[in-house]
Amino acid sequence: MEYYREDSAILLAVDCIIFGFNGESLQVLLIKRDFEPERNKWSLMGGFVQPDESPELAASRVLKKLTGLENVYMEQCSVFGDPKREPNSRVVSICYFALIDTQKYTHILSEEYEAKWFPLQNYPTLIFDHDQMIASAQHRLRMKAALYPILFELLPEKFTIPQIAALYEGVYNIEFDKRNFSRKLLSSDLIIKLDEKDKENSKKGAFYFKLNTAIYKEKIMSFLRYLPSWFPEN
Amino acid sequence: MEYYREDSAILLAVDCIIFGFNGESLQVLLIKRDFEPERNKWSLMGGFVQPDESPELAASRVLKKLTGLENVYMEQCSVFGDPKREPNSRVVSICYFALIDTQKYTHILSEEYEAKWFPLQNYPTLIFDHDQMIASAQHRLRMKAALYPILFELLPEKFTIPQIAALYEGVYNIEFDKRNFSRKLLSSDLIIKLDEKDKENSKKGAFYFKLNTAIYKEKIMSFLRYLPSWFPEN
DNA sequence: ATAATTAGTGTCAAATTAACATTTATTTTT
DNA sequence: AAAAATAAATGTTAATTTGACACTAATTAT
Repeated sequence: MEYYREDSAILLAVDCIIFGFNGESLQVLLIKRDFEPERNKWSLMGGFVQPDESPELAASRVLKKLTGLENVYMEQCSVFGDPKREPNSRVVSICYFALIDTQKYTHILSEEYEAKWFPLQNYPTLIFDHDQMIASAQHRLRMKAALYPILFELLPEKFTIPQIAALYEGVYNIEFDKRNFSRKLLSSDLIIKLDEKDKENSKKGAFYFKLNTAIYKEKIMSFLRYLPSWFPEN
Repeated sequence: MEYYREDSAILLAVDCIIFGFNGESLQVLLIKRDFEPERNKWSLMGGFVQPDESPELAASRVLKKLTGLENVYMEQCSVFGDPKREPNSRVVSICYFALIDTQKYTHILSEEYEAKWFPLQNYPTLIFDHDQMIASAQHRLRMKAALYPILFELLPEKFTIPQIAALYEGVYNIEFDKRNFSRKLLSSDLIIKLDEKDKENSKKGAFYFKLNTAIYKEKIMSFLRYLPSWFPEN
């Protein structure tokens, strides 16, 4: 096979950027490596793509191994493949970001690893190019969340409007007028009001809402400035 | 090195989805393969990532080999890695989309390949999963172009407003009111009017414009429905 | 000179946004 | 038990943007 001549082997890995939201700030789940190289330093959770599995499957496997969770929102983001990115071998890593509802994350299975949530604003120095991976995933998350309502993946089934507001503020690192935010959100029909109230976080209590999944599906939330705002039609 | 045990080799490739705009419709550049497997079928231009090069470099190299162009707008998009995506070996391919100004593409170097532009609406069946690659790149292009003014990369230095309008219409496959489009575009300060007119395409002639590169840089063009429209500040 | 063609500007009502004020439900304090 | 404190939720309004439509302008072909 002429075609495949002289092409040398490259190891292929996946790394997972696991985002969570604790009600205050956006968090990222990191592990302390218990193996060489770079033992005892913080890093993303990763693993090698096996001969019989797709990169997506590898990423899900890695995520499950760490968190015990399946059917999590995951999305491929950038590939890091600089020949010198790892000192001892040529590893090309495909990054995935996962959005998880931290209430479902119980840290049972991960006794095996030393895993810890860190705020995205302030996490330790990571091995190799993992910092860049997080930065790139964060950029991707912002971009995607500007067009699609994926941030709801970070919230539990029932959530309050102040919670969503705090989440958006955390992701984009800005503050905005909660009154206008609330009005926009409600007018989208994306969320459905429940009778129950969350009394944990305030005296008055905030009504719980749930997602309107019919509208949620692939709904684009923002529109190109140069496109009419009716695009795309739902 | 315990760490890297039992991880088997996977071939790593890149494939380029090369977009161009001919003034009417969005086009994609395909080649007729002159090698096995799948000789004489249409496909994307691709190549293997070499031991000493990054995937980005591989993609640029492949693009240059086909088009002779360098310093082209290129962006990583999705990775295709299904174990069975190629019949004879395990190849994981990283896709890149390139936006090229077709006026710069002269097809000199590519005598070596049989390359041809096809409209994105109607191109031949491609080998392997290359159709999916194009679909995915198109989706990515739409998403990115909804937030950033990257479509200007497809136009020559000087362009007219009717050209930009046709381009946006081609990318999103819709028609819209040219008067409102023009008003929005002009109010953005993204383009600067020149004295010269393009007389090729109409009797009256349309004024040429050039990009305002200062404003172009990373300008976000659309805003999250749930974010105030002043975000992000430039 | 006139028609044809497409570029470019103009109008205006309706919808949306940004900025700001008030009311409501509940708990804590006095 | 009344008052203060807290945070949620709803309300107000002027300014801006949008969408839909009409018109004028520049040029070429007839």
